[in-house]
Amino acid sequence: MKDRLSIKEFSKLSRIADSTLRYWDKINLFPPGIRSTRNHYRYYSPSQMIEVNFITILSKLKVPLKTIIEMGSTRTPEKIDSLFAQQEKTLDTEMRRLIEAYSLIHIRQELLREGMAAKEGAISIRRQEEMNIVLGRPNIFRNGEPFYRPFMHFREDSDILRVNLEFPIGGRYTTMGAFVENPSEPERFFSFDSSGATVIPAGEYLVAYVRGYYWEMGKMPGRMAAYAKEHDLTCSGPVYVIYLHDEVCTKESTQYLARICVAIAPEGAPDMI
Amino acid sequence: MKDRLSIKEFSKLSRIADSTLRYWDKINLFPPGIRSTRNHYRYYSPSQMIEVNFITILSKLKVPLKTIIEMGSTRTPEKIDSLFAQQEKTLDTEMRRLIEAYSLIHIRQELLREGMAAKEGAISIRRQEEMNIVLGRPNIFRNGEPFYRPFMHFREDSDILRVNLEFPIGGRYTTMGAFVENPSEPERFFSFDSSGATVIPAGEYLVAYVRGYYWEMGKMPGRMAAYAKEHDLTCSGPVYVIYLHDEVCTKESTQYLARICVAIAPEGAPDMI
DNA sequence: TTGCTCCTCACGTCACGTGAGGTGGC
DNA sequence: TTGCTCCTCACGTCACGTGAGGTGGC
Repeated sequence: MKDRLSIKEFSKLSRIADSTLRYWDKINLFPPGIRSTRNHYRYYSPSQMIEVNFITILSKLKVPLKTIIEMGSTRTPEKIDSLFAQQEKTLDTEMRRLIEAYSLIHIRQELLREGMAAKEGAISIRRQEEMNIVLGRPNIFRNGEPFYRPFMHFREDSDILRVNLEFPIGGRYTTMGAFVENPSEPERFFSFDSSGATVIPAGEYLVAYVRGYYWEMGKMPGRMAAYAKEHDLTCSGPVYVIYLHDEVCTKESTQYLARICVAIAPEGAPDMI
Repeated sequence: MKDRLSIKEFSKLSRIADSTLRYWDKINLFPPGIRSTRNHYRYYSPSQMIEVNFITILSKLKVPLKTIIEMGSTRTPEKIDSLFAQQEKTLDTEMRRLIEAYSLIHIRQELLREGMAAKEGAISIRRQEEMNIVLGRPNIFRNGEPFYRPFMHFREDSDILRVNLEFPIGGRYTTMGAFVENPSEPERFFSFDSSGATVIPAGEYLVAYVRGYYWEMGKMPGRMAAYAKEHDLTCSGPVYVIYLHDEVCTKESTQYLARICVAIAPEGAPDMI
């Protein structure tokens, strides 16, 4: 073991880039033990290989270099202990963000793939598993206005409702009748958040896929009603429209894709269409 | 709902800082729908409140803005699906780093606190729980040299051994006799990594705390041997020295603090001291 | 003289935030 | 005229990485 290491030697042994060592020197975080007066070469002592652990470890914990510099000369076990405790909270915040990102990816991927496999315009009867959503307050549409204002109200409510606005969006209509009559005006909006409090129960559903911008349903409401009548189905409960493909996966709003679904009453209950 | 929103209005509704909106405009990521020719004011359309989701969501997933710009005009469900899959891997890497940071904090805090409560110089008999470590290869000390060169070899081995060099460091001596004779030359180094393959078994241990730089034991080895003799104890197996306080928590190397421990044979086995 | 390591200094990165100095419409 | 919102432009942040141009010792 040499008693002094050049910057490259020290860099190799410590696995710290030489540019990093120069930077740490520059900001007075970790100067080399010796500086040649001739050519200004930096030389590190072997014991600095151990000293530098203080820095690498704290920076692995994402402690800012500024804080590391401040701790440098005055660190004590007590101070480091409380720094660790504090840093753990910072990591907790990051962890929550990461977990949110994961759930965003997973939910979106699931809907994305359902949309990729779906046949536009198809109507069918299918079993659906339970789903959780966060339901907004009732919308108020002033005569014939587009959905933007009510939608902004829904977004503004997100503080109170604890809605994460990054989840896919859906709309709920009170009944099949309301859906047929006024498909561009869902009674409530909802967020497709699997941690939501409102449950869409599992069961048999009449399901259809429709392409188009938000709440532009074309002839689908009428077709669904006709299909139900033809097959002697009773639609019970609200109609849910959930956007599988939206602005996240296409620029063309005409290419948005929604799943429309409404529960089918198992027996011959009074027709609600 | 106005048909055009000023930058401040848009900023409030979307919860995106106005400086961010200006930046996104500057890099051609998200220009406003309208630019006043008079005073260059930016005006956004209500539909842009929905458009912007594409950006906020991808940036929450830590997709670089450059990539978002590239995807902007050509995004399709397929492309976004594979972007998500790819981004999940990036998140996985971050997650692994986070988890490592947590374990670093927890291990270090535990040792730190043990050291804060310990009485320097005290010798006692105590039960110790099982511990896991990653053991290095045998050290080779050339006559009387300091520990730096063998220690660097240990560090170089870390690639193969999969040692995380940020964990606290320890030294192992083959027997109590070897420890007493040559306390400055542990037979092997180890890393205090709880996922390590080598197990220090639970049981009764002779435990002592000593202050000083790495492997500077002062009179402690002799004192421990005397203590064992006095109390008629048989030290069995290797001696472990683990540093509770090191360069991470103090600048003064004289203030480093180690726990020395050696198993005590339960019955009157032949004395190994 | 050539090759090597090292040096300094300036600039780039990434996604903004901040602040100075100025303008248009009420 | 005053206050308000908005503008542009330059610079700062954070922890380096990169590259140009130059030096000392073999």
